[in-house]
Amino acid sequence: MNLVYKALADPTRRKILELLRERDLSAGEIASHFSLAKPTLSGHFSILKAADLIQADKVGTTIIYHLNISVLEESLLSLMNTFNLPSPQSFNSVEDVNE
Amino acid sequence: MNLVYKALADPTRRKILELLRERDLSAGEIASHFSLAKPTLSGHFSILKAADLIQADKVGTTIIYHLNISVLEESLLSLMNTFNLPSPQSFNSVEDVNE
DNA sequence: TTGCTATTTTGCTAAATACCGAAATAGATG
DNA sequence: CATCTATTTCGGTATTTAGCAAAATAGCAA
Repeated sequence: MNLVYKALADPTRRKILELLRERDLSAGEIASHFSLAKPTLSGHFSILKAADLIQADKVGTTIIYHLNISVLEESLLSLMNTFNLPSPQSFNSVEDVNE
Repeated sequence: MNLVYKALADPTRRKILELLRERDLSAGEIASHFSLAKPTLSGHFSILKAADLIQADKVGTTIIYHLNISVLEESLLSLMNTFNLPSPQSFNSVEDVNE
């Protein structure tokens, strides 16, 4: 989990995830949204991959990145649970709350 | 918001927040849960304070730290919204979903 | 094969981070 | 006042991080 939280701590990486939430994008398409060198972005991709937040698929000479939305969702819910904060899960069983 | 996400990226700081979720604690009480030097913990407190995640109240010679649970909650919900992930807010108006 | 395009890997800096011990601060107490 | 306790601030080091340009890789196409 720590890799995920570390990955989310950087604004550039959060922006990358936001872009990928809309649709899959190639490394170059993602890079075009930033004024950072491509190797720099490539480094961010590695970090996001290591955290399992994104997935890479090579199509010919381009690499298409895809957001692992479930990993992101589970990580954030797990963090909410850590702090006993209300999350969709909290609504699972009203009975538990009342007894 | 970035200060919050940066603050949450460190495991020691997340642990501090978890401890404070149970009850308010003095700097020394918190320190007793870690094998880190007090100046190191004090540095973590500053970072959490700068992110407005905790609050410090001086009582005599001791400092009592208190978790700002609402700030933590709003930050995490805001992150979930950023990625269009389901959160309690999503349930606010079923009408919006249906029209 | 040669060359073109997309991307990563390498090698390098500068800045940020986490840590520590020693010194400083501040409130309470004899 | 002198001292004790709780905590922070200071000064320093080691590690990690984010950035870049240049070189390497890999697939495609002429």
